[in-house]
Amino acid sequence: MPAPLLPKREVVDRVMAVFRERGFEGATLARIAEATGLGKASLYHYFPGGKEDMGNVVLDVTESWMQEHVLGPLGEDGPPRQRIGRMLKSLDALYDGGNAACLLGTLTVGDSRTLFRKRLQWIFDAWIDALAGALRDAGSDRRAARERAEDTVARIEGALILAQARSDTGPFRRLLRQLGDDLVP
Amino acid sequence: MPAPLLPKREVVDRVMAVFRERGFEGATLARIAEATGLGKASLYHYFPGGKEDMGNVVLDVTESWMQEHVLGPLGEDGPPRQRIGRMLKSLDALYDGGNAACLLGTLTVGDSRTLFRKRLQWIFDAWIDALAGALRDAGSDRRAARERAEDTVARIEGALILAQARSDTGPFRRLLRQLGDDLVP
DNA sequence: TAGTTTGTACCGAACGGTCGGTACAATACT
DNA sequence: AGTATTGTACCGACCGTTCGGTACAAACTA
Repeated sequence: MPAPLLPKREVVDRVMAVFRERGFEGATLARIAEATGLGKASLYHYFPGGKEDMGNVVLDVTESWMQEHVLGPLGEDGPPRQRIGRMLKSLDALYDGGNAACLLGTLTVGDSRTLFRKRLQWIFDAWIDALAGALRDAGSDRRAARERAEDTVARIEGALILAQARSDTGPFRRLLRQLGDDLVP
Repeated sequence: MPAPLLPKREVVDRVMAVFRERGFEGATLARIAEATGLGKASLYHYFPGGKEDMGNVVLDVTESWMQEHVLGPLGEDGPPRQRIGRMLKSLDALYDGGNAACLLGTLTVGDSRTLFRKRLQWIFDAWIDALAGALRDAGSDRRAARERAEDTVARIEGALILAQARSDTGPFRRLLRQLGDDLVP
């Protein structure tokens, strides 16, 4: 059997890139085919369930990325400040310093919101829960920790929206820089 | 000339509602026709330039809404606290307490971002500028005022994304409630 | 070891359907 | 009557998807 031109992981990454910059509905198979170098028909080998399948696989990758770079570090033992710092550094890389859109954000607009509702909710909830846990370890009471966690995730998502809309990554980069001190003084 | 079944203003509102909840690409002419109760031909009577025209008219309405409820109040004389409070109250109504998505946010994902890039940028910039002005009047120095304005807009947009993704308007409502005190203590 | 089979990777072409958009005759109002 | 408004039929382009294959390397057979 022939070796694939691209390992599946690479194909998934390219599909994800298209979703992130065009949204789910804007990511047509023609564009995905172009981005991956595969024919439209070949995409059905990698993703037998079609476009929805692509969305789910991309969300799989996102979930495990979150597990490794966000939920994991936040849940460890050790100084909360350092755990949060690790999360922030990973987010900076993931979003390319604010140049890349958030996949979760793009999926929450349009029909894809209803299509992936459960999974989006789960990922955001897990993120907020983990962050709230670290803030509680840093001394916040339960309620304040949760509120600050929600607010922090909102600020990050909003800064990414703003970066896209205004072609200005400044607010996002500043936010990541300040968040360490802000959250755990 | 016969009175139109719906005044144009009402048609525009309904088109805007579809854009807000389905995104620009997800807002198909069929759905817009259904939402307005008009046939496709009639839509081209109201919007001779087609879908892009609809987007621009909806952005016209958004701009004048911003002028009346955000830029105007923020630019007035009077206590900054009160000016900001007025903006927050209007935003709460516009976004239906967090239940409705942000039009600007949905337009920044997908092809509509490039299509309306200039106008989106202008609206966000104007919003941030006006808010920074009020914060300066409240005593912040130039730099801090601008940074807090950017962060505030990001928090609002992010809270709306979160509300959509998690079906939870809590963080948005709390944000609006707290923002008055946070910004002008 | 030569030949056959099998299974994966891939693709061109075409499917039915829907997209945004147009032409035009009928309708409804002044 | 004359004109603003609208329903219907239609268009080409593109949508996501499927079909019928080809290329090729590993596995199996003789």
